[in-house]
Amino acid sequence: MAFMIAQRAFLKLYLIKMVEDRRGYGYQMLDDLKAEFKPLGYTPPQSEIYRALHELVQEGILFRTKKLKGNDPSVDFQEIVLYHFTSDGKEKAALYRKQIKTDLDRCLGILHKAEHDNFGYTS
Amino acid sequence: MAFMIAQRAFLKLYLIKMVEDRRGYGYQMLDDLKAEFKPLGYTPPQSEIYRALHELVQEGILFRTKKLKGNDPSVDFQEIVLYHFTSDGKEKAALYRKQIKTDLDRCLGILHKAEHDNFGYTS
DNA sequence: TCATGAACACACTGTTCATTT
DNA sequence: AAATGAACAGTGTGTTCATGA
Repeated sequence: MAFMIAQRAFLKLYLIKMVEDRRGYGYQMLDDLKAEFKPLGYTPPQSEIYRALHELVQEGILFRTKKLKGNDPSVDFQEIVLYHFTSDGKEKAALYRKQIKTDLDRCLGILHKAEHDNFGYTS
Repeated sequence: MAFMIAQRAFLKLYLIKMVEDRRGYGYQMLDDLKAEFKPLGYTPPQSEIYRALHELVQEGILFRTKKLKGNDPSVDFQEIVLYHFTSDGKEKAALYRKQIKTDLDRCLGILHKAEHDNFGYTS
Protein backbone atom coordinates (compact mmCIF):
# COMPACT_ATOMS: atom_id res chain seq x y z
CA MET A 1 0.00 0.00 0.00
CA ALA A 2 1.11 3.49 -0.76
CA PHE A 3 2.29 5.90 1.89
CA MET A 4 -0.33 8.61 1.42
CA ILE A 5 -3.65 8.74 -0.31
CA ALA A 6 -3.37 9.44 -4.01
CA GLN A 7 -4.54 12.74 -5.38
CA ARG A 8 -6.63 10.88 -7.92
CA ALA A 9 -8.58 9.00 -5.27
CA PHE A 10 -8.98 12.15 -3.22
CA LEU A 11 -10.47 14.01 -6.14
CA LYS A 12 -12.76 11.14 -7.12
CA LEU A 13 -14.32 11.42 -3.71
CA TYR A 14 -15.23 15.03 -4.35
CA LEU A 15 -16.30 14.44 -7.91
CA ILE A 16 -18.72 11.72 -6.84
CA LYS A 17 -20.27 14.11 -4.41
CA MET A 18 -20.46 16.86 -6.98
CA VAL A 19 -22.18 14.64 -9.48
CA GLU A 20 -24.67 13.66 -6.79
CA ASP A 21 -25.37 17.33 -6.32
CA ARG A 22 -25.68 17.80 -10.10
CA ARG A 23 -22.85 20.27 -10.05
CA GLY A 24 -22.33 20.03 -13.72
CA TYR A 25 -19.33 19.46 -15.90
CA GLY A 26 -15.59 19.07 -15.58
CA TYR A 27 -14.38 22.58 -16.01
CA GLN A 28 -16.96 23.91 -13.60
CA MET A 29 -16.05 21.34 -10.95
CA LEU A 30 -12.41 22.17 -11.45
CA ASP A 31 -13.08 25.82 -10.81
CA ASP A 32 -15.17 25.06 -7.75
CA LEU A 33 -12.51 22.83 -6.27
CA LYS A 34 -9.79 25.34 -6.99
CA ALA A 35 -11.75 27.99 -5.15
CA GLU A 36 -12.58 25.66 -2.27
CA PHE A 37 -9.02 24.57 -1.68
CA LYS A 38 -7.15 27.73 -2.48
CA PRO A 39 -7.20 28.93 1.14
CA LEU A 40 -5.70 25.59 2.14
CA GLY A 41 -2.79 25.93 -0.24
CA TYR A 42 -3.87 23.31 -2.71
CA THR A 43 -4.66 23.85 -6.36
CA PRO A 44 -6.03 20.74 -8.05
CA PRO A 45 -4.54 20.59 -11.55
CA GLN A 46 -6.77 20.40 -14.55
CA SER A 47 -5.34 17.17 -15.83
CA GLU A 48 -6.15 15.27 -12.67
CA ILE A 49 -9.78 16.31 -12.72
CA TYR A 50 -10.29 14.94 -16.18
CA ARG A 51 -8.31 11.81 -15.51
CA ALA A 52 -10.34 11.15 -12.37
CA LEU A 53 -13.55 11.67 -14.29
CA HIS A 54 -12.40 9.32 -17.04
CA GLU A 55 -11.55 6.66 -14.48
CA LEU A 56 -14.93 6.92 -12.86
CA VAL A 57 -16.47 6.29 -16.26
CA GLN A 58 -14.11 3.38 -16.93
CA GLU A 59 -15.06 1.85 -13.61
CA GLY A 60 -18.72 1.93 -14.55
CA ILE A 61 -19.72 4.42 -11.90
CA LEU A 62 -20.52 7.34 -14.17
CA PHE A 63 -21.56 7.82 -17.76
CA ARG A 64 -21.40 10.85 -19.96
CA THR A 65 -23.83 12.98 -21.92
CA LYS A 66 -23.07 15.98 -24.03
CA LYS A 67 -24.94 19.20 -24.10
CA LEU A 68 -24.67 22.72 -25.36
CA LYS A 69 -23.86 25.04 -22.53
CA GLY A 70 -26.06 27.96 -23.39
CA ASN A 71 -29.77 27.72 -23.98
CA ASP A 72 -29.63 29.60 -27.20
CA PRO A 73 -27.67 27.64 -29.83
CA SER A 74 -27.42 30.67 -32.05
CA VAL A 75 -25.36 32.42 -29.42
CA ASP A 76 -23.40 29.74 -27.61
CA PHE A 77 -22.12 26.62 -29.27
CA GLN A 78 -19.90 25.57 -26.41
CA GLU A 79 -20.35 21.86 -25.84
CA ILE A 80 -19.93 20.50 -22.33
CA VAL A 81 -19.82 16.99 -20.91
CA LEU A 82 -22.22 16.11 -18.13
CA TYR A 83 -21.82 13.14 -15.81
CA HIS A 84 -24.45 10.89 -14.30
CA PHE A 85 -24.54 7.72 -12.26
CA THR A 86 -24.97 4.47 -14.09
CA SER A 87 -27.68 2.05 -12.99
CA ASP A 88 -25.44 0.46 -10.37
CA GLY A 89 -23.21 3.50 -10.09
CA LYS A 90 -24.49 4.61 -6.72
CA GLU A 91 -23.73 1.26 -5.12
CA LYS A 92 -20.29 1.17 -6.65
CA ALA A 93 -19.70 4.72 -5.50
CA ALA A 94 -20.75 3.86 -1.98
CA LEU A 95 -18.25 1.02 -1.92
CA TYR A 96 -15.54 3.25 -3.30
CA ARG A 97 -16.25 5.93 -0.76
CA LYS A 98 -15.93 3.37 1.99
CA GLN A 99 -12.51 2.35 0.78
CA ILE A 100 -11.34 5.93 0.52
CA LYS A 101 -12.59 6.69 3.99
CA THR A 102 -10.43 3.91 5.36
CA ASP A 103 -7.40 5.25 3.57
CA LEU A 104 -8.18 8.80 4.62
CA ASP A 105 -8.35 7.79 8.26
CA ARG A 106 -5.12 5.88 7.94
CA CYS A 107 -3.39 8.97 6.54
CA LEU A 108 -4.78 11.19 9.24
CA GLY A 109 -3.53 8.78 11.86
CA ILE A 110 -0.04 8.82 10.43
CA LEU A 111 0.13 12.59 10.07
CA HIS A 112 -1.29 13.22 13.51
CA LYS A 113 1.28 10.95 14.99
CA ALA A 114 3.99 12.87 13.19
CA GLU A 115 2.68 16.14 14.59
CA HIS A 116 2.61 14.68 18.03
CA ASP A 117 6.00 13.03 17.86
CA ASN A 118 7.87 15.86 16.22
CA PHE A 119 6.09 19.02 17.22
CA GLY A 120 4.82 18.00 20.58
CA TYR A 121 1.12 18.08 20.97
CA THR A 122 0.07 16.39 24.16
CA SER A 123 -3.49 15.65 23.21
CA MET B 1 3.72 22.00 -5.01
CA ALA B 2 2.82 18.38 -4.59
CA PHE B 3 -0.55 17.24 -3.35
CA MET B 4 0.59 15.40 -0.23
CA ILE B 5 3.78 15.33 1.75
CA ALA B 6 6.39 13.01 0.31
CA GLN B 7 7.29 9.87 2.18
CA ARG B 8 10.94 10.85 1.94
CA ALA B 9 10.38 14.15 3.73
CA PHE B 10 8.19 12.49 6.30
CA LEU B 11 10.86 9.96 7.14
CA LYS B 12 13.62 12.56 7.24
CA LEU B 13 11.71 14.26 10.00
CA TYR B 14 11.80 11.11 12.10
CA LEU B 15 15.37 10.30 11.22
CA ILE B 16 16.55 13.72 12.34
CA LYS B 17 14.85 13.15 15.64
CA MET B 18 16.31 9.69 16.01
CA VAL B 19 19.82 10.92 15.33
CA GLU B 20 19.29 13.61 17.95
CA ASP B 21 18.36 10.86 20.37
CA ARG B 22 21.42 8.84 19.32
CA ARG B 23 19.21 6.02 18.21
CA GLY B 24 21.90 4.43 16.18
CA TYR B 25 22.11 3.18 12.65
CA GLY B 26 19.91 2.68 9.64
CA TYR B 27 18.69 -0.82 10.09
CA GLN B 28 17.84 -0.20 13.71
CA MET B 29 15.91 2.94 12.91
CA LEU B 30 14.08 1.09 10.18
CA ASP B 31 13.01 -1.57 12.64
CA ASP B 32 11.92 0.99 15.19
CA LEU B 33 9.85 2.89 12.68
CA LYS B 34 8.29 -0.29 11.36
CA ALA B 35 7.22 -1.23 14.86
CA GLU B 36 5.98 2.25 15.65
CA PHE B 37 3.83 2.56 12.56
CA LYS B 38 2.63 -0.98 12.19
CA PRO B 39 -0.52 -0.37 14.25
CA LEU B 40 -1.32 2.56 11.96
CA GLY B 41 -1.11 0.45 8.83
CA TYR B 42 2.12 1.87 7.49
CA THR B 43 5.31 -0.03 6.88
CA PRO B 44 8.22 2.19 5.88
CA PRO B 45 10.21 0.38 3.21
CA GLN B 46 13.88 -0.24 3.68
CA SER B 47 14.93 1.59 0.53
CA GLU B 48 13.33 4.84 1.61
CA ILE B 49 15.12 4.87 4.93
CA TYR B 50 18.50 4.60 3.30
CA ARG B 51 17.65 7.07 0.60
CA ALA B 52 16.45 9.56 3.19
CA LEU B 53 19.63 9.08 5.18
CA HIS B 54 21.77 9.56 2.10
CA GLU B 55 19.93 12.75 1.25
CA LEU B 56 20.45 14.15 4.73
CA VAL B 57 24.16 13.54 4.26
CA GLN B 58 24.12 15.12 0.81
CA GLU B 59 22.38 18.16 2.21
CA GLY B 60 25.12 18.63 4.77
CA ILE B 61 22.95 17.94 7.77
CA LEU B 62 24.45 14.63 8.79
CA PHE B 63 27.76 12.88 8.38
CA ARG B 64 28.67 9.24 8.75
CA THR B 65 31.02 7.18 10.82
CA LYS B 66 31.52 3.46 10.74
CA LYS B 67 31.79 1.15 13.65
CA LEU B 68 31.73 -2.51 14.51
CA LYS B 69 28.43 -3.42 16.03
CA GLY B 70 29.58 -5.75 18.80
CA ASN B 71 32.11 -4.84 21.41
CA ASP B 72 34.12 -7.96 20.82
CA PRO B 73 35.63 -7.92 17.32
CA SER B 74 36.53 -11.59 17.58
CA VAL B 75 32.85 -12.45 17.79
CA ASP B 76 31.02 -9.87 15.74
CA PHE B 77 32.45 -8.24 12.65
CA GLN B 78 29.23 -6.61 11.58
CA GLU B 79 29.97 -3.09 10.50
CA ILE B 80 27.31 -0.44 10.99
CA VAL B 81 27.00 3.16 9.88
CA LEU B 82 26.33 5.78 12.50
CA TYR B 83 25.01 9.26 11.79
CA HIS B 84 25.83 12.54 13.48
CA PHE B 85 25.06 16.20 12.94
CA THR B 86 27.59 18.27 11.07
CA SER B 87 28.83 21.53 12.57
CA ASP B 88 25.91 23.48 11.14
CA GLY B 89 23.68 20.44 10.87
CA LYS B 90 21.43 21.34 13.75
CA GLU B 91 20.59 24.72 12.28
CA LYS B 92 19.92 23.24 8.89
CA ALA B 93 17.80 20.57 10.48
CA ALA B 94 15.79 23.15 12.37
CA LEU B 95 15.07 24.95 9.14
CA TYR B 96 14.10 21.75 7.42
CA ARG B 97 11.80 20.78 10.26
CA LYS B 98 10.10 24.13 9.98
CA GLN B 99 9.41 23.57 6.31
CA ILE B 100 8.09 20.10 6.90
CA LYS B 101 5.82 21.32 9.65
CA THR B 102 4.25 23.76 7.26
CA ASP B 103 3.65 21.04 4.72
CA LEU B 104 2.35 18.67 7.38
CA ASP B 105 -0.17 21.22 8.55
CA ARG B 106 -1.22 21.90 5.00
CA CYS B 107 -1.86 18.18 4.45
CA LEU B 108 -3.80 17.83 7.67
CA GLY B 109 -5.95 20.77 6.66
CA ILE B 110 -6.76 19.21 3.33
CA LEU B 111 -7.54 15.79 4.74
CA HIS B 112 -9.63 17.16 7.56
CA LYS B 113 -11.65 19.12 5.10
CA ALA B 114 -12.22 15.96 3.09
CA GLU B 115 -13.44 14.13 6.18
CA HIS B 116 -15.76 16.97 6.98
CA ASP B 117 -17.08 17.45 3.48
CA ASN B 118 -17.54 13.80 2.60
CA PHE B 119 -18.16 12.00 5.84
CA GLY B 120 -19.82 14.71 7.77
CA TYR B 121 -18.10 15.66 10.94
CA THR B 122 -19.55 18.84 12.32
CA SER B 123 -16.67 19.85 14.52
C1' DT C 1 -11.55 32.46 -23.36
C1' DC C 2 -13.98 28.21 -22.18
C1' DA C 3 -13.77 23.36 -22.33
C1' DT C 4 -11.83 18.93 -23.06
C1' DG C 5 -8.24 15.95 -23.87
C1' DA C 6 -3.63 14.01 -24.77
C1' DA C 7 1.51 13.96 -24.72
C1' DC C 8 5.56 14.27 -22.42
C1' DA C 9 8.79 14.19 -18.92
C1' DC C 10 10.08 13.27 -14.34
C1' DA C 11 10.11 12.53 -9.47
C1' DC C 12 8.85 9.16 -6.05
C1' DT C 13 8.29 4.83 -4.65
C1' DG C 14 8.22 -0.59 -4.10
C1' DT C 15 10.40 -4.65 -5.30
C1' DT C 16 14.12 -7.07 -6.28
C1' DC C 17 18.84 -8.05 -6.46
C1' DA C 18 23.79 -7.72 -4.76
C1' DT C 19 27.25 -7.73 -1.19
C1' DT C 20 29.46 -8.26 3.11
C1' DT C 21 29.75 -10.05 7.73
C1' DA D 1 20.13 -13.45 9.47
C1' DA D 2 21.86 -8.57 9.99
C1' DA D 3 23.19 -4.52 7.48
C1' DT D 4 23.87 -1.55 3.64
C1' DG D 5 23.33 -0.28 -0.92
C1' DA D 6 21.99 -0.18 -5.82
C1' DA D 7 19.17 -1.45 -9.92
C1' DC D 8 14.97 -1.72 -12.01
C1' DA D 9 10.46 -1.06 -13.13
C1' DG D 10 6.11 1.21 -12.67
C1' DT D 11 2.80 4.69 -11.13
C1' DG D 12 1.25 9.17 -10.24
C1' DT D 13 1.67 13.68 -11.23
C1' DG D 14 2.64 18.53 -13.28
C1' DT D 15 3.50 20.95 -17.33
C1' DT D 16 2.86 21.63 -21.72
C1' DC D 17 0.68 21.19 -26.00
C1' DA D 18 -3.51 20.46 -29.12
C1' DT D 19 -8.19 21.18 -30.57
C1' DG D 20 -12.67 23.02 -31.21
C1' DA D 21 -16.38 26.29 -30.42
